[in-house]
Parts: sequence; structure tokens; C-alpha cells
Amino acid sequence: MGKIEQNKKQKRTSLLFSAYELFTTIGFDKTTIRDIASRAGVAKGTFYLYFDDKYSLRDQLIRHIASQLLISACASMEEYAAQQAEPITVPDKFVYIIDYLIDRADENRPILKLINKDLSWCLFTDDIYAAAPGRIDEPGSIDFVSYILNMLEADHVEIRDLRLLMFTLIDMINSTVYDAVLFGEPVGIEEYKPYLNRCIRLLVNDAIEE
Amino acid sequence: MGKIEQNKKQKRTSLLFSAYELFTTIGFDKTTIRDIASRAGVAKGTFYLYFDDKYSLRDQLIRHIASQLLISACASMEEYAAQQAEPITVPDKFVYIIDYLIDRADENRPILKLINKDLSWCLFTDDIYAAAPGRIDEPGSIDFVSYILNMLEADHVEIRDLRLLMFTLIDMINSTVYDAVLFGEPVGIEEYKPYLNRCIRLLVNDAIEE
Amino acid sequence: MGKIEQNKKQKRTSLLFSAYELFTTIGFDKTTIRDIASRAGVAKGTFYLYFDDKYSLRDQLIRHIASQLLISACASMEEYAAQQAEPITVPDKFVYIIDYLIDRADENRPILKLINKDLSWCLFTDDIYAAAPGRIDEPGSIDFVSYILNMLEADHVEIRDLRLLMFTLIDMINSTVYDAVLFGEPVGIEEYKPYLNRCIRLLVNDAIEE
Amino acid sequence: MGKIEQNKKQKRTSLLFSAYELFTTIGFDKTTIRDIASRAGVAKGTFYLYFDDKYSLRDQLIRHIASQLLISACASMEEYAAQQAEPITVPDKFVYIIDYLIDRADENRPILKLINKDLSWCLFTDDIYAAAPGRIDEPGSIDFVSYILNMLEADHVEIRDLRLLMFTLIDMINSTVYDAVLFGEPVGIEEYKPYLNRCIRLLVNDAIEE
DNA sequence: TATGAATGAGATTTCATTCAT
DNA sequence: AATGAATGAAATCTCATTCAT
Repeated sequence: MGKIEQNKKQKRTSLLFSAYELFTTIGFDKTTIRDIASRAGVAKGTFYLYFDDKYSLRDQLIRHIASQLLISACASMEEYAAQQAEPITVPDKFVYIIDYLIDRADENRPILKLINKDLSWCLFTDDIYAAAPGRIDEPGSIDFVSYILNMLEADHVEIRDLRLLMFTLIDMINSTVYDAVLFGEPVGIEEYKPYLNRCIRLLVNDAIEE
Repeated sequence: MGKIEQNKKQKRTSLLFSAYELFTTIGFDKTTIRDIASRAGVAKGTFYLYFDDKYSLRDQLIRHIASQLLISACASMEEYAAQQAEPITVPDKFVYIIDYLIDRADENRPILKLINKDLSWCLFTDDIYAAAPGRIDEPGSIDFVSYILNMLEADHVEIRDLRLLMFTLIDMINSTVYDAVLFGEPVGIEEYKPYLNRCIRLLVNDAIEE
Repeated sequence: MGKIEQNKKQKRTSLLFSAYELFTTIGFDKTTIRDIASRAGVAKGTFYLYFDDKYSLRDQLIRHIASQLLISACASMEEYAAQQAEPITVPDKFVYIIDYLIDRADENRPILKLINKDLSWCLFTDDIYAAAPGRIDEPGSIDFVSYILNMLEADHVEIRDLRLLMFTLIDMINSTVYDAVLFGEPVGIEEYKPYLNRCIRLLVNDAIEE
Repeated sequence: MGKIEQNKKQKRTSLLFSAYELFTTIGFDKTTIRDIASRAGVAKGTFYLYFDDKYSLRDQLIRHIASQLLISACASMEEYAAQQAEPITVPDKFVYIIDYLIDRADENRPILKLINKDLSWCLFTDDIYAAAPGRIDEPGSIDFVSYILNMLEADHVEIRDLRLLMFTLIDMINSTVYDAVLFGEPVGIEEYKPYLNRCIRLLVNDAIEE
């Protein structure tokens, strides 16, 4: 039981991990179920006990990765904030988090490629798969919007249309950073970053209720 | 000569058009070369005289469609502007154009699906294919940035970092509208539109040099 | 287990056999994988579970056929030798075996066509495929040279450079018989046979150590 | 007229030459008509004005090359013979010629690959193509057997079954050298050469009428 | 004579998915 | 639960050859 559950969880993780490795090295399209299964050390048929298909697995994987990224971005920001003499403003926090994410994307382009421009979809779509019958459930992504909400509350800051702001920011950032990092179009990421930061501050400041 | 060239152009157009119909009805993935060719009334092999593969055709098609869309958006805006008693401001023009595009996207979701979130890539990447040897050349996409530049000049308005502004706006709009229209996430397009307009005005106004 | 193995062996044999039939009737080039598979009653994809491609299958088939031919030639020779009052000489044995093979070739030209001039390659190249991972193993070809060696030993005959002699004889015979049988060039096989026999005796006698 | 004929001959030569280059570099199978034509600087359709198909071209090419090889082998032998103090024997002449050919084969394996084991076919089959209607005729291969015949006559040597001897020798040599040079099976060419020479002398001596 | 656009049959191969064991 | 043999649809793309110009 416990053991069996353990075993199952391990298999699932193993499949996810080997898929992750293959997607970020040889690419999603070129990765086959056989590849994923054999690298995970299970039979091809076993794959289907854990995932519906390659696409479903990718979705779960992206959500997981995006979630992890956001968690570490927030953690890093909090650590940074704690180190400052003065408390930092909310727009600063936003910019910090975003800078952190951009750096991660720039360092790890295969992941950026994998996530594509689907970050907002990860955050604003419910985890359907988690409730799928017969599927092993997983922690699920953090509720990023709630996290931000809490942060704002703690800072006694109110933001208009928070969900829409978040959505807009995330799509804007995800999309532009994707293009700038992967294609250098129309400018490279280093050149684009200050411009993007200015835009973010503009939108955030505008949303802060006086 | 003239006849052959004519014929070739017609074949190419025919292929593009049948691809367009298939992509927007049964979807890109499910469309096969055989489908495209047979619907265009040519042999499968003929397809390869005009396009490298399905992906190349899609790229050309998207550019073409995006180009057409922008052309008609601008035309519509000019017509509208001409009808007004007072000259309209630059941010108004931006908003008008974008509203126009959103409406087209909303009306014609298959095209939105096809264009995906690649609009900025269409506008900021050079047309390599147009110069491809042995390929039939086509008009090429309008230079949208130049168009805007001319418009600003005529209005005696200067905008800081125009290219970056355009890029940011386009990616932001394309991405958010895609999500809002196709998934209704996190809100439907009607609800999102005013919010988006506010964001656009904010960014444009900020970029206008006093 | 036993059942599955059985089944696999049968499928492989079935594929080989249907390939054999097709190669010898409509020819190697005109035979398609689809033909082979459908005649064997398996799916096209299944073919690829057993063989790398058409060429690999042909090689294995040729080796198998050549092997079978040599086995029956030797057996026939031994039977014949046993019937004689006097023991027959080693050159006689060679000539007998070769005559036997020539008759088979003459009777069954499609096989000759299939084997082409590659007989020595069948005998002197190691069976790599037999050990191929994931492949169903098969008996493998008889070691013809060893067989001859044993024969000579039993007859207390020593032959200089046996391997080279065998190689030279086989290539000479295979090549000339191929041309004589299939093209009648420069003479038909019946006319050529006595000449060839004389050549064989010459080379064999020269190699026998006194 | 003369000019047109010239032009045609040149085109044909050009096609043959570009085919030769392609066959010996990327291989016969991988060479396409398009490749041959484009390298020869003519249109694809033009190819068919000169040759029936790739196979026909190959045959003509092989004959041509084989012819050239034999011509230069004989010339070299005669030059060598002239340099010797004593006249050399007929078997020596055979061995010289064959050694010359082996060296050429060893030096230029792509040609050996191209000729395959078809040398005797080149020499003993009539040039059908030369008489093909509407085809440009070419010098045709030297009649090797006649050449040898003349040589023997000049040396006052009579050989039994000359045609069969030549055929047997050529097939034997072509086949064994092909295997030894290209595969080193069962031994490399250097090791095999002396053995082959002995065989040749044996067969030639046996055929010389006393 | 020369061209090269068009043809379209056809070959190979992959791979997600199923299902008997 | 796990396996992996079998499936067979499907897809791409090539290439010899024709024929209108």
C-alpha cells in the first residue's frame, strides 16, 4: 500500500523527469513515448497508466516547472527584501520577481522553449488533470495570484483589477521575453530589460489605489 | 513566359488558399500535404515546387494574413479618422487599430489560432522566403513600423523607442487577446477590452515626447 | 513466453519466406515492404520489428539460401561417394559439389539472380546480424570451409592456402556461372561446364600437397 | 551541322562526365537525373535526349571506363616489354596486365565499385546502345579478345579456348579483386596478389598449346 | 533542340496506442 | 500493475519521366 503508492509516485516522477530531460534536449516534437518510457526504465505500455498522452504529460510538466520557478522567484525576492535596510515598494517587488524570472529564462532556454508563451495559461487555468480519475494527484501549482494578494495585503497596498493586471503582465512579459531571448528580435534581452521594467512599473503604479 | 509565370503564380495562390481553408477548418496538425494539394487541384509533388514543407507554407500564410489584417486595420482607422469632426489623437488611433484587430480576431477564431502568438514575429522578422531562390516572389508584408512612423510624423508626434513600444504592445495584445478570446481566461474578451485599452493608452502616452 | 517466442519465430520465418517468393518472382527491386508484410499476413510496422530494412532481409535470406544449398550439395556428394565402389578423389568431390550447385543454379535462375555474385561474401563474412540485439536468432550458416577441412582430413589430403583456394574457386565459379546461365555469355552453361571443371581440377590439384 | 554535331557530342560527354563524378563520389543509387543534368549544365529533359535512363548511362559509362582501363593496361605492358632485354613470355604479359589493373582498382575504389563484378559483361556483350536509333554513337570499346589474339599471334603462341580462358580469368580476377580490395575478405589485396598470379599462370600455361 | 514545370505513384518509416499475457 | 509485441494509419518527400512551350 504505502509501498505501492510510493512505487507509483516514483514511476510517475521518473517519467516526468525523463520527459523533462528529453524535451529540453532533443525537443518536444522529436521525443517519443518510447524514449520517455525507456529512459524512465519502464515499458511503453506503462506510460499510459500514468499519462493520457505526450501532450498531457507536457502540460503537467510545464505547470510543475512554472510553479517551481515562481516559488523560487518569490522566495528570492523575500530574501532580498529582508536584506534591505528600507522596505522595498510593491513595484520594486514586481520588478525583482520578473528580473529573476527573466534571468532564469535567459540561462535556461530549453525551458523557455518548453513553456513557450503559455505561462498565463499555467497560472489561470485550473488543474483538470489533478482530478482525473485513476490519476495520481500531485501537489499542484501554487496559487500565484493568492500569493501576490497576500503580499499586497501585508504591505497595505490595494491594487485595482489585480487578476487582470497579473494576467496582462504575465502575458506581456512571457511573450516579449520569449522573443527577445530566443530570437533577439527586435532587440536582445539585455537591451530590452530596462524598457520592460519601465512598462511594468507604469502598469503597476497605475493599478495601485491611492 | 508571361503565361508560365501567370500559371505559377496562380498555382501558388491556389495552394496558399486551400491551405488557409484547411488550416482554419480542420486545423494545422490535421491538414496533410495531400489534402492541400488535392484541394488546390495539383499533384502532391507540385506542392514541393512551391513550398519547402507545411511549416514553411504556414509561415508565409501567417505573414500574408497578418499583413492583410494590418493593412485593413489601418485603412479602417484612416477612414474613421476622416469622418470625425476633430482630428483624433495618436493614442486614439492606436486604440482604434487594436480594437479593429481584436474584433477581427474575435470574429474569426480559426485565424487567431493559426496566427497563435506569433504576430510580432511576423512583423519584426525579415521575409527570408521572399528571396528564396526558385521561389515565386510575393508582395511581402507591409512595413508596419514604417507606417506608424509616417503617421506620427504627419501628426507631429514623437515617440520614444518606437520599435520597442510597438513590439511590446503587439506581444502584449496578441498574447492576452489570444487567451481571452480562445479560452475566456481569465475573463472574456469583452470584459478585458477596456482594461487592455487603458494599458495601451498608458504605455503610448508614456512614450510620447512632450 | 514459449508461446510468444514461438510466435515471433514464426512471424520471422513467414516474412523471410514471403520475401523469398517475391524476390524470386517479381524481383528484389520491385518488391515492396508492403508486399512482403501483407503476403506474410502481418502489418507493415511489424516488418520493422524483425528486420532493419529490405536490404538487411535480403542479406539474411541470401545467407540462409546459400547455406542450405551448400548443405544439400555436400550431402548429395557424400551420398554419391558412398555409392561408388572405389573412394573418389578430392578433386572429384569438388567437381561433384560444384556440378551440383551449377545444376541448382541452372534450374532455379531467380535464386541465382538473388544471390548474384555474392556467394563468397556469404561464406567469408561473419554473421553479424545473428547477434543483433533484439533480433530473433537463427541457426546461422554452416561453416563451409570447416566442412571442407574435415573432409580433407578424413581423406588425408593437405591443401595449401585452403581459404584462398576456396575463395578463388567460389568467386570464379559464381561469377562465370552467373554470366553463363543468365546471359549465355560468352557461351551457355552446358558448353562452359567442362571447361570450368578442367579449371577447377587444375587449381585443386596444384594446391594438393604431395 | 559540324557545329551542331560538336555541340551534341559535347553535351553527351558532359553528361557522362558529370555522372561519372557523381557515381564515384556519392554513389550510383544516390545520384539523381537532376543531379547529373544540373552538374552538366543542361535541363533535366535534355538528359533524355541522350540517354534512356540512369541505368543505360551507367552501362555506357562502365564500358567506356573499362575500355580505357584495358587500353592503358595494354599500352603499359607493351612499353614495359619493350624495355626488357629479353622478350617476356605470354603468361608474364597476362600477369603484367592484370597487376596493372589491380593497382588501378586499388587506387581508385569508387571505379571498382562502379564496375562491380561486371567486367566480363562489358567485354563479352555487344554494344547494343551504339546502334540505338537517334542516339549519338561513340567509338565503342576496344575488342579486347582480338587484341590478345593479335598479341598471341605475334608471339607465335596458340591458346586453346581463348574466349573461355579470357572469360574465366576476367570473372575470376574481377570478382576476387573486388572482394579483396573493397572488403579485405578473406584477405587484403596485397596478400592475395601472389596467390592470384599463381592461379593465372596455371590456367594460362595449361591453355598454351605445345 | 532544349527547357523545366508538372506529375503522382510509391517507398519507407515512425509512432501512439491497444491488448493479450 | 506491468509488459512489449503488434498494429496500421499516416505522413513526408523523392524522382523518373512527360510534354507544352
